[in-house]
Amino acid sequence: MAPDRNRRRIPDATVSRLPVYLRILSEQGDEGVDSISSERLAELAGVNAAKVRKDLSYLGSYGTRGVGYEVAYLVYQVRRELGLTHDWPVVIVGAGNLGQALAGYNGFGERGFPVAGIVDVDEHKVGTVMGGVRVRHIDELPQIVQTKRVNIGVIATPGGAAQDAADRLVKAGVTSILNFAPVVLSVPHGIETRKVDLAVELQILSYHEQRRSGGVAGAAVGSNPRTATA
Amino acid sequence: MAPDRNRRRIPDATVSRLPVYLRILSEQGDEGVDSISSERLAELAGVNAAKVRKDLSYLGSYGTRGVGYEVAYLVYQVRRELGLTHDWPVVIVGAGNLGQALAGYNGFGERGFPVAGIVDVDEHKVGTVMGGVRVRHIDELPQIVQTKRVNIGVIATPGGAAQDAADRLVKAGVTSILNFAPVVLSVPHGIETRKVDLAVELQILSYHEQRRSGGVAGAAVGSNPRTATA
DNA sequence: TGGGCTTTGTGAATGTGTGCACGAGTGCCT
DNA sequence: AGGCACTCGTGCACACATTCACAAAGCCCA
Repeated sequence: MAPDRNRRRIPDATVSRLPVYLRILSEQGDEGVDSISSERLAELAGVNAAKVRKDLSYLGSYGTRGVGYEVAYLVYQVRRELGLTHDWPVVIVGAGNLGQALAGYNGFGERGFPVAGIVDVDEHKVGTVMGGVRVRHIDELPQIVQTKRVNIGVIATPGGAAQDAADRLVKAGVTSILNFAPVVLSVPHGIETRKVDLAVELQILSYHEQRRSGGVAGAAVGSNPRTATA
Repeated sequence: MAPDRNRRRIPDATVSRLPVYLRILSEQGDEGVDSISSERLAELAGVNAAKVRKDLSYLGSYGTRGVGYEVAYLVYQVRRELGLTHDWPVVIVGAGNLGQALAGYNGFGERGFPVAGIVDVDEHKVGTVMGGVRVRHIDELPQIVQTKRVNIGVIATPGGAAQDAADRLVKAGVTSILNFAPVVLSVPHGIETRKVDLAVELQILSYHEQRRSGGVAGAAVGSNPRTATA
């Protein structure tokens, strides 16, 4: 069974849901639940049951018809697929507000992403301690990445410094980047990046709010001479 | 032309890209650029030019063939569509690490989302000042939402408190929620929610890292192939 | 043992998003 | 004025994602 399941590519949409299933399954496991149906898991994850089954089917046939999925076993399989069988130390670039918060957020370490280091360009911040980690100078980045075997970098700098941070991370040997700066990074092929932009999220909510409250009824859109452009 | 553009539903994928275009367009405007082609905008946004044109076409025909888009005018149109013609005050629930960072993040106010208030259950935190905003008790939530006309709430609590925070926000009259807690919220129909889960993002990166480093090669994962990546 | 109940796994249908390719305008130059 | 170079707007085909619906497979009990 599970013959060449390894090389199987899992759809992006599924990959982004697996962590959610994993958290729920872990919680259920902690509460003593041994077995769970796709129906129940779907309910807890806020999705459709068929989607859960299809998602899980990409990992292999780990369910039992008529019964459901064995929680502990499924947790193991999802963790394995996500590469969570060992820790992935991360390095944070930028010791400002956000960098501090991230360093102090225990959820990282608990979920297998210990903070291997936090760096900043600002000499004044170097040496201070955040979330149990001492801030070091950004020039030490390569050394941290090498000695701590870091593959994942987190950019928590202002927008203007983000591209430089990315360049330094890549040069130091990092191959995945989580970017909190509101900038589109340009990185070499093969480097994985993900972006989290708080302002974008709020603007999407704004769109829905605006739509809710009477639509775009704005300023007489029917005719559209470029009158008052400002 | 543009007859009932108002009621036109814009695809989700497009809505999530509009803020990115908007930021780039604003920057270009500040740099004195008057006109921009879909090609150039696409390059700056890291997407395909056809996609840019299709996205913008949902707003209306605001380009000029052979020339491009007038930056100032397009900025105005995108802002209007996103409902950014006026500010949307937000209230933050949870004055921990993340809440602090969010309150202190100027990007919010600058982009039209001033922090109308930040609340917490912990009496010890009440009264302290974060990012220029005084922390108030969570029981004051309804009053803040009412007096400041807040439509958007941000949940920055630990997972265990998130659902309660959501319930309180909804009861207070908030209709959109940005959730940073690693929990699936259950809210009444009609309430818009978006979730940002840092751990999920890292786990997605982990998946790609794991895949990069020799696939799911089964048990022997201990070895971490970081040889000479430089 | 066999029948009934439950739940998985997945083909097929539907819906959503992407990218190409090209017609249709627009401005510029001769 | 006419032709040319450029860029938008969009129809179409393809790819990806979601959902339905049902046969296959397992458990339990008489």
